[in-house]
Amino acid sequence: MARKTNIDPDRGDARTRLLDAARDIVRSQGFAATSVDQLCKAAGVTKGAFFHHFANKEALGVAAAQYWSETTGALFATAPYHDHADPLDRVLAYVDFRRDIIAGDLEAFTCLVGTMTQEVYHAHPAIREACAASIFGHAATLEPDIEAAMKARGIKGDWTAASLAAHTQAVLQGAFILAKAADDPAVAIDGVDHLKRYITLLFQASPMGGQHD
Amino acid sequence: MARKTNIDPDRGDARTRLLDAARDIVRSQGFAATSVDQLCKAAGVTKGAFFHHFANKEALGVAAAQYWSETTGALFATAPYHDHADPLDRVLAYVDFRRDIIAGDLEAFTCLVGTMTQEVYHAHPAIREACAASIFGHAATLEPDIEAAMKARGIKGDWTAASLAAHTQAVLQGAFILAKAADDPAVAIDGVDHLKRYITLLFQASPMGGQHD
DNA sequence: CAAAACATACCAACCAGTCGGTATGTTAAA
DNA sequence: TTTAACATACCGACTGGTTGGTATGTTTTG
Repeated sequence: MARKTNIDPDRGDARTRLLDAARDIVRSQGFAATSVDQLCKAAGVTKGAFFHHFANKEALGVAAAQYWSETTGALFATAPYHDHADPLDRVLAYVDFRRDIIAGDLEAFTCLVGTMTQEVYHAHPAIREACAASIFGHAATLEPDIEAAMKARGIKGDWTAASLAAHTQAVLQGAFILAKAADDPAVAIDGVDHLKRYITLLFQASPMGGQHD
Repeated sequence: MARKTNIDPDRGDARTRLLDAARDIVRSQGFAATSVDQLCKAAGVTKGAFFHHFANKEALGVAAAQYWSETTGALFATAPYHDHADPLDRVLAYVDFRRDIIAGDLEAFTCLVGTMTQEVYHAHPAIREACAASIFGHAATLEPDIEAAMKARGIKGDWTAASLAAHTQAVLQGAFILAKAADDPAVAIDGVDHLKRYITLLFQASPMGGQHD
């Protein structure tokens, strides 16, 4: 199992290398604009290997989303923002952590599953579902801390921990889009700063605060 | 000028119909996955007409972004949210207006230029620039009201009117992505509600409020 | 040796873009 | 006012290259 390629050994097995290539190329070009040949070339693998591991291009998209979930999941699980005593501090430290990641090329810090969802949500429901699982699964890891922070401060706004957790991801995704449009990572950092300010204000407000309408 | 097509008359000239088709199809399939033939078929136009009006597919993308700017610009310019005496009310009414638009199919209310940017920012800088002009141009229409609201309430946070205006667009774009992932417009509405809450809190806070770090 | 993991060769469909031609004005000189 | 010259708008067959996918052969591993 996990045999190495003739073309380009010493870089792991074909499947992993194809998924790595997909992560990088799809992030900068999108899913539809990325051809199977291009992926094979980048991974140093032939088409035979590609269709041995993936039934079709859509299946690679699904696998890439899952691979993204696993790798980023591991990154966030071991990140230092969990090491705060206060739950609100953990949430704010998460936002800071996301802020610190934003640097260098856009392809390096933007979100694969956000990019793919936007593009293929209609044509490839299977990929859409895998992306949704990745996004909302990651958001769910924030929920306990948000919930605990609400309880600790007696916050009872017209919003839920799940909704705020999802919103953090929405702000990040939107910040990435604007950064791509402006071709400037600083725009993304601006968005994260607004997010941190929002969370801070939410938990500064009176226990019943943050309501409107 | 503006001659009608043989294939499908009584629907305006070929150029406009191609741009209408691009708006609808690209929103649901993305730019790369949309073929010229598909656009021609949907517009009731032949390839000859397509390449008469657009030098290449990229040029259509640029024109589609500009067309989007013009049509949505007219929509927002005549929208009723401008009819409030207080500038902050105008800003909040804008957010309400954006909220009300979210209904029905995702392809009907999501943003063409946000979708395109995400996909082609690297491969087609010309389209990226046209999308950026659309997004930040629209954001700029909010700036005077935000600025006036800040002045009226003596708000001096560590953020600018331009940055908050941009952030409104980031939240909307991100909300659209999550709605696509979840295949549920309600997710987008949640995001807009958080945005309104944020703006409300920003202007409720003490004059020097909303600072952190 | 059996089966998984690759490589090679190939195909039909589709792709963006081209090109020669037609239909319908518009302009302006005779 | 006729008409020649020119411009714009559009048509549709065609092309060279690319696409996702397949069929089959070879190599490695357990």
